[in-house]
Amino acid sequence: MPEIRTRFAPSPTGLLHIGGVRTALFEILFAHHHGGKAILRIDDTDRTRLVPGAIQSLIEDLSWVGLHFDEGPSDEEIARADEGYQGGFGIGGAAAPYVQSQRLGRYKETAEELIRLGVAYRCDCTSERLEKEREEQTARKEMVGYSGYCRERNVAADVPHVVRFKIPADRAVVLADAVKGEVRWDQIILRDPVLLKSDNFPTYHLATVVDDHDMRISHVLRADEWLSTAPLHLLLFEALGWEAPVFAHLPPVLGTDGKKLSKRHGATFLSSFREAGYLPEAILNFMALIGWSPGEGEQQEIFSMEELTRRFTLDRVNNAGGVFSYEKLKWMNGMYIRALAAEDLEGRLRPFLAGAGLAVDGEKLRRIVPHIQQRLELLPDAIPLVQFLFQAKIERDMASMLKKGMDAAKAKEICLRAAEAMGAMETFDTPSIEAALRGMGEQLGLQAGAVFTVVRIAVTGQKVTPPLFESVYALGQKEAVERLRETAELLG
RNA sequence: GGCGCUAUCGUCUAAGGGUUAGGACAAGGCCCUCUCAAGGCUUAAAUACGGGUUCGAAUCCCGUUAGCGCUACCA
Repeated sequence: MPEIRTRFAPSPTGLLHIGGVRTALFEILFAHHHGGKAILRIDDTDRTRLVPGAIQSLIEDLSWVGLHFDEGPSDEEIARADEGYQGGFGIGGAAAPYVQSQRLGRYKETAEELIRLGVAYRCDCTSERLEKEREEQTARKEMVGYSGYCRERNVAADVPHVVRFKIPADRAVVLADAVKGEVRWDQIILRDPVLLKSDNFPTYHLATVVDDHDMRISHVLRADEWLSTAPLHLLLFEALGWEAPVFAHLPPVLGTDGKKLSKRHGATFLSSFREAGYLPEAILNFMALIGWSPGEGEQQEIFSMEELTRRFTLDRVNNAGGVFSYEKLKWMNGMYIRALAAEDLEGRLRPFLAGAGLAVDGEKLRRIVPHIQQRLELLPDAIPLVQFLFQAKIERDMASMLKKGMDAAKAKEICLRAAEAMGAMETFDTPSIEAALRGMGEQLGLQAGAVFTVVRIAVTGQKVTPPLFESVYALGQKEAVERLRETAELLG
């Protein structure tokens, strides 16, 4: 059996979209499930939309999220295509180059071949002429598209021109799509599409067919939106005498309004999810479940990449589009955060804490992390929970302290006594703190909860915090006593 | 307009002719509890509509409706 080879071919026109992440994920899962290879190809054929630095950010994002390809552009190729490239993400492979702007010769010669075969022709129609044609067609309520004016004109090779494919009339095309099943077109409605642009760059249609053939791609997994142009690609493979790969058109990832997920639905760039404090593992797990499911009554939701790879098959890919739910992603992110080793979580938290301007003390952080772990959905959720540890001065929510029958005099007494008890401790640890605080409640004839609330706000400033005894312990004996005394003074 | 794709709780989905239509997120309730969480238990919530085929349809077929995609020298 020939090797299973898939490819992900993003355009460097901006940041990596979360929908692209899903496509790339499926490419990798499918290839690796079958012991094959996933290839990364850079589709930079649109010179007008090219964004400098986009390749760099694309592969950086891919790498961050944990999507690793078996073949792809080398450092040299990327550097040639993207001036700002810093290096370090090159992959390489036998089918190099993997950057389409570096494969121009192949597209050009294939276009010539197509002309020789009589299925393509040169066209020198100006954009004005095309524009006028379109206007007239619209006015006559006809189908809009190129009339085929240059089909028989034998436009010379030495004038500026494009190369167009001659769409055959009355040709039925059948696609055996691995996801959609058999899709049939009784006639192809496309109107002589451009294959090679006047700047000598190919359009997607030509480039993808040439490269998928050259790179021996066995399965093309791509977004649903390509389904309409699949007949063109099939015809191209046929005309060239090449065997077409298996196509699998993936259901779209939608926003809440049922339209393709875009900016107005919220964050859509992978980098925004990274900045918002999502974990790569959670993102991958979640994206796998939009448009794919393990089936067979499976009730598990959390899957590692290994499990996904083992279980992923195309026949479990759904036909219908799926709405991207930020809520569920958040829940899943929380699940992943809770499953992290404490040291791991510490490391992931640091950039966010530093970003919030907190001067993090490693020891304090180490003490508190296990206690905030089940309180986080997103990494930055930690900031309000731990900030009291790293601030020299805290603001106290006195209004919340003096609620429910608690008055200033009583609160002051609690603070004084607590300060005394804390200060007197020989071993300052969580059980001792708890014992002291609980004992105090009894002595004063107060509910433990009432005492805790006063101490909580006195020590942390906030009414919502990690568990009290652990928080006091994490802060340290000296600072805890100081903060209790400070509060007592504040209370008159 | 044309061509194509799609249709199960609000959302992601399971059920591949026979199930009380299952699970998860979100929502509500209860338990646990030092705040907030986490966790456990629990409630509500769906086969778009109409025809067939069949002893029997969420499931197969046809139609309707609705949504989406494509219809560029963009991908």
